[in-house]
Amino acid sequence: MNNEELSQVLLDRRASLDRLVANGVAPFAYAYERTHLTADARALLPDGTDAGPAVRIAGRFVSLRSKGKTAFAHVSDASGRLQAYFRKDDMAADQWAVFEELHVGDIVGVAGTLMRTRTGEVTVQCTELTLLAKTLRPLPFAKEQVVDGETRRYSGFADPEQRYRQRYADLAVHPEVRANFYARARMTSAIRGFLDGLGYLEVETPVLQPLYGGAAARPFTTHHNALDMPLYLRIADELYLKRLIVGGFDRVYEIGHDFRNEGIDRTHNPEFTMLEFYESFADYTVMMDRVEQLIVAAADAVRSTPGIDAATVPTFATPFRRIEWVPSLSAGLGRDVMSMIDADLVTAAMEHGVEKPNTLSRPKLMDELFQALVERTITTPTFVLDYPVELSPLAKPKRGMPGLTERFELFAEGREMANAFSELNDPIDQRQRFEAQARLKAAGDDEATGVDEDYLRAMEYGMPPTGGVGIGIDRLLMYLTGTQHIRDVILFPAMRPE
RNA sequence: GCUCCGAUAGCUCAAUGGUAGAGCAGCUGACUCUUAAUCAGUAGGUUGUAGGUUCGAGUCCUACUCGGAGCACCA
Repeated sequence: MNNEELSQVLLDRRASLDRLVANGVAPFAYAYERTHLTADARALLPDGTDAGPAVRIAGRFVSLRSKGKTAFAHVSDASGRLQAYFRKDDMAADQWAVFEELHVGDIVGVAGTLMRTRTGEVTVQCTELTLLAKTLRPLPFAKEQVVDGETRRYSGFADPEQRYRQRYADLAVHPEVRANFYARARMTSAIRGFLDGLGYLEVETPVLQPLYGGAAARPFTTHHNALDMPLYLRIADELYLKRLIVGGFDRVYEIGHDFRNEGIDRTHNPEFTMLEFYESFADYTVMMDRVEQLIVAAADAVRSTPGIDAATVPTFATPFRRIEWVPSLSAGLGRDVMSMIDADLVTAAMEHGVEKPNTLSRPKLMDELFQALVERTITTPTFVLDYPVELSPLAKPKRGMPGLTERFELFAEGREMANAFSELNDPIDQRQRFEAQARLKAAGDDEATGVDEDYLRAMEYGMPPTGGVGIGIDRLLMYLTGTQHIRDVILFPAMRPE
C-alpha cells in the first residue's frame, strides 16, 4: 500500500513514527522487564497511603489526557488498567520528547513510583518511559465516564461485523470481551480437573475420518491427495472414543472441534467445541450424576472469573429435575403418543406449527412434537429420559421398556446442554441399527450414517457396559454467561470473506 | 436457501431529490494533579460495488457484495 492510499489518520501515525526514528527511538522494542501487573502494582498502595515503591508496568495506552507539561494516561494490561502520570520536569528531555509523540493505542513500558492523586486514584509517576510498539492504526477506544459506579461508553466500537472480523480490536478495546474468554478457559480447565480427578484419560482422536458418524448431521468433505480418497471432518468423537473403551482405557474424554456443514445462526457455528466422555461399567444413571457435578463445577469456574458478573451465573440445585420423554410428550399432546397412528401425529404436528409434517418419518414427527411441546418450555436444568430407539441408534435398549433407549438429554433455557446414554455394546444389535441408518441414507437422508464395519469389529471383541456423554462447550458457556450469540463465546467465528 | 432491515470521515452518527455535516479521534497552539480534561484553530469523503431514472442522486429504481434480525436447516 503506498502512502497515497492511506487515510489522513494513518499518514499522521506514520509521520509520528518517522519523527521517532529520526530521533533515534526504536519504535518496536524486543522486550521489557516489568515488575508488576497493573492490578498487583495498585495493591502495593493501600488505602490511606499516598506514596509507594517503584514499579515497572507495561501495556497499552487506553486513554490519554495531556495538559501541556503534564499528562495522565491509563495503561491497560491483562490484569486491568492503572493510571500513569507524566510530568515534564520529572523526565529526561529525550523521554519527554518520546512521550509527546505517543497516541492512545501505543504499547509502552512505564517505570516510576506509586503515588495517589488529589482525587485518590493510584497512579505511577513516570520517571522512565519506554516505547514498546507504536500503533500505526487508531484503535476505536471509546471515551468512558463512570456514573454511579457504572462505566458509560461514548462512541465506542459497536459495529458487530467489524468486531467479529477484527476480534483483535474488539478484544483490545473491550475488557469485558476478554473476560468472557478468560471464563471459557477457566471453565474448560475446571472440566478437565473434574474428569481428571475421576481418573479419566484425556485423548485425541482423528478429525479427518474416512467415515463420519456418532451424530446425525451433514459433514464437510475433503480429499487426501496422496491416498486419493475422500475424507470427512468429524461430526462427533463418539465412535473413536468407544473404540478406546474396547481397548481398555476405561474412562476417556476428549475436548475438541466437531464440524457440521449446516446453517450459521445465533446458536450454530460450523466448527464448535464438543466434550465427550465415556466411562466403563457405568450406565446412564451414573452419567446423570457426573453431568450434574460437571455443570456445577463449570458454573463455579465461570462465576469466579474476574470481570464476570457473578450474580448473572446460574446456581443449581441438585439433583436436577428428571422427566420421561414419552409421558411428557403424551402430557403435552393430551393423549398417549405411542398409541397414535401416523396420520394423527401429522395432524398434531400441523396444529403445533411443524413445517411439512407429511414429509417426516414417524420418529422425526415425534421429535418435532417433543421440541415444540416440551423442550421449548424447559427453563431450569432438566434431564429428559428414555428416548425412542429410532432417534437413538447408538444407545442401549431401555430395561423393561421395548422401543425406548436408556438415553437422556439435559435441557435448560429451552436449549440442549447434554446428550448421553447407556452405550449400546451388543454388536449384533448395533449392526442392525447401522443397517437401518444405511437404508435411510440410501433413501436420500444425507444426515444418516452408514455401516462402520471397523467399529463393529471393535465391539465384537467385547465392549464393557459404558455410559457416555456429549456436552457442547460453546452452548454451555453461553448458558453460564447469559450470552445470546455463539459468536460471543468463539474467538474467531465463521464469517464470509470481506 | 427465503423474507425484511442496514452499509456515509479512523470510530459513533446526521443530512425534504438541490453546495455531504457533527461529536470523538487526528493535526497546530494554550494549559505542570487530569479523568468523556478544558479552550482556540485546522484538516479529513469515489456516501459498499456496478448500472439506471433525473437538469441534478447519499436520498428513487435494478442487480450484486457484506452484515443484522427472523424463517428454513441443525435428532
